Amino acid sequence: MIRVRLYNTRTHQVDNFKPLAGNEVRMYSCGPTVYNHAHIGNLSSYIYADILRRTLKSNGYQVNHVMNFTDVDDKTIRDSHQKYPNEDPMTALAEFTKHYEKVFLDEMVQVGNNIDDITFVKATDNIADIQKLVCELLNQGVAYVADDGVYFDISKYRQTRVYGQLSHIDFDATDHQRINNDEYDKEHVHDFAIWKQQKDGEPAWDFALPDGTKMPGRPGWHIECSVMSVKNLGQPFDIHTGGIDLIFPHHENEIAQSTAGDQPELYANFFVHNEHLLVDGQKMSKSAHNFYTLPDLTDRGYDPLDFRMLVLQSHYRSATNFSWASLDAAKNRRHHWMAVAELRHQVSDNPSEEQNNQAQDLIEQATGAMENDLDTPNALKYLDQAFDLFQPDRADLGALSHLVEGVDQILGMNLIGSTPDITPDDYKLIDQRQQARQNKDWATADKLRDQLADRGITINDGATPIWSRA
RNA sequence: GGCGCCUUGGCGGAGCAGUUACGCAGCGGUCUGCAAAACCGUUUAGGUGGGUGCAACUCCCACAGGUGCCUCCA
Repeated sequence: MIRVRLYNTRTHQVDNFKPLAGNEVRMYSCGPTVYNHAHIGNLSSYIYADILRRTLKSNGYQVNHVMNFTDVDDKTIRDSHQKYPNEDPMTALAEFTKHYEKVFLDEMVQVGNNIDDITFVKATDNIADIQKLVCELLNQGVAYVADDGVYFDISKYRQTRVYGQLSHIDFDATDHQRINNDEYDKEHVHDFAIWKQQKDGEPAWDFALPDGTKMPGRPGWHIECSVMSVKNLGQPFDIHTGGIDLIFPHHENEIAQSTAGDQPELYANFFVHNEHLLVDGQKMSKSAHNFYTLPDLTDRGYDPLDFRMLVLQSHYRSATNFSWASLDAAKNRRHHWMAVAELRHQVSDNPSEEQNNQAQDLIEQATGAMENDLDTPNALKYLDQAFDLFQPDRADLGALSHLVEGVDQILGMNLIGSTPDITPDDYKLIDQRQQARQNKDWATADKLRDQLADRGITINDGATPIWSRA
């Protein structure tokens, strides 16, 4: 049953997906560095990872999804010291990152990602295993000790393996001028730190090199992911996800670390990378100060799920420009879906085999679109059509419920959660307003309409009034 | 300098060599005490120049513009 097709950065084409072993899909996503709010570009990456997992699950696979927190690096150290200048560095780091882990998980939930289906792991919980791999790489001669740390030796690695498989980097043609090498004590420009020796005031873990030399310090960035993915998923595993910017050097380096020496040749079978969310046509980045966070959006009255809709409106492999106008479009589309979903609380059932079949058909087409390299724009099209089937006077409520559940399952739009029934009190106001209207007491009717609006409820007058939150 | 990607209507955004994408906005209408919503209908496309096809938005080439990675980065 091979139905899922995915663009694989390893092969540079859309491939049929099949788990390496049995029915289980082992998937690793590069998670956030927890030193601040994620920006909405970061979040979009995790939304795509979430719908990939949903698609695999709805296709009948069991998915073991692991995501890491990078909770020790230059920025977390710098900012934790700033926040807790009087704490010892290790305590400051732990306190500081704990806070932003919580912020991150909270925002993940807000944008509709199912964190219960993800196993989260932290770099600082895996120091011993990281040190073990550092030692193995040293013992096998593909790493070397320098004054400020341990480095991976790419030229050694290249004697037996290919470096740069994903990015198809022409190693020898790369312009070395661009890289200022003075700062580090590495032998070749592409070599990268796998262990960084402690500097003054930095948190550090004890570490003895294979020859017994003490080198307290902390792990390099790339090696965390190598260790945490393989430790939790085995090697090779099925899918590695991340933003397109991680292809080089992060993922190339992960591959190198995990396939060096006598390790297996294959690290991860599929690499799935998402394109960036842009602002004014340019990459959103913290250094360029052109990013938005989720609170920036909610402060303006948008629901985090409006943002999810915006993300889903474009394919994960095309760069999307973020703008308030397109967020409005996404919001309106979502509100339309909500208004239809809300019919299930307030109209009488009109069983219809035809409607049932049509809805089922469209749900299957949407699922099919998702299985075709996560074609969310087309999936949304089919779901739009499905919602258009239902009108107040002709709604098969079973079919409608099925659709609403399907949307939540496939896209994680949390339609059920965001469209509960209104309260008996609300209904009473609606009845009173109907009464007033029948008496042509427009002043009272309008006042009641305002009261309902204050509760976030809009009344659509027709033969029978239909309420909605849109 | 090296390796890539993109260019569709007012905005966002797909597929496809010949038949309506879709959403949002706009416009017209139905409904309505009014408003909104909902519903029905509808206008605006495919960077430029070549080429191959009976036929190109869709394939090929060139050019222009934009943009990403090559350094931490989703």
